[in-house]
Amino acid sequence: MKIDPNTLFLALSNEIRLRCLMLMQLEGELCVCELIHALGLSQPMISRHLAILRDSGLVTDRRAGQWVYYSINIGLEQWAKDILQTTALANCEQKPFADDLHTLHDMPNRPGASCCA
Amino acid sequence: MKIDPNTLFLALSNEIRLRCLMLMQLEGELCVCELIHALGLSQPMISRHLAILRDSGLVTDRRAGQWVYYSINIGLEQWAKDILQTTALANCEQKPFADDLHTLHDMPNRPGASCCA
DNA sequence: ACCATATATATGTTTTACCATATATTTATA
DNA sequence: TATAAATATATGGTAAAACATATATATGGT
Repeated sequence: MKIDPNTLFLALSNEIRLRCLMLMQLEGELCVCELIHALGLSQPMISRHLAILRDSGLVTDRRAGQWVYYSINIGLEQWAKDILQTTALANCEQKPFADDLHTLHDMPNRPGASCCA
Repeated sequence: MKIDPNTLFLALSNEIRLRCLMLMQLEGELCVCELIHALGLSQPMISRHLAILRDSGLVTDRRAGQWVYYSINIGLEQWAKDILQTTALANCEQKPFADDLHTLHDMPNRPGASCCA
């Protein structure tokens, strides 16, 4: 999956898209409702930005029943994957990424999660 | 030099700024006139984008006589340096970066260069 | 005065956010 | 099993904001 630097950085240049990507990088695939909860933003807004990420080849989506799961495109060129990983590791304890992770983990009734402790 | 991911990726999201940065990453410090020549763009346009890169902390400038030299900020956080290096190595043989390098090397009377072959 | 560089202003273009609405899937009920 | 309602997600239209470019002008060094 060839991606040119401009496309990549344009996708990363929006805070909402970056927060979504960082969560996927750190947590693996996430459904739209989890991203809505973690970021605390409106559904159309999240959906819009996910569509931009999908159209630029950075993420792929998978429908499972009523839910749609998004994850980092496994076919991305290695240098692009490296950039996502480097960014995630260096910033996951900073705002707003740390807060997003925390809010995600506190989400009740996450789809796909086991029902009992 | 602390830089947040959003500031970094916003700076990288413009093709002109990215081309300037890639040249600096690969060649070390360059003066404004060299960047103008390599990219083939107007002086005010280059100057304006360099100002954006300077204001966001990615590059530093140094005046030497009539010329002003720009280079990657040596005090950048390591993860940001890594991203620049990764991007440069993975894309320096692609357009438009390869052409820019070539045009730069073909520039006559580069300031600071030795006068004879 | 001349050269290299920087900045200001005006204008055109792109991005973004918001609201409403549409589609798809599941659940509930007759 | 047909129908209706609820949930999850996507998209269209539009107005505001951010960004990029071009031209003109200013600054700073020789």
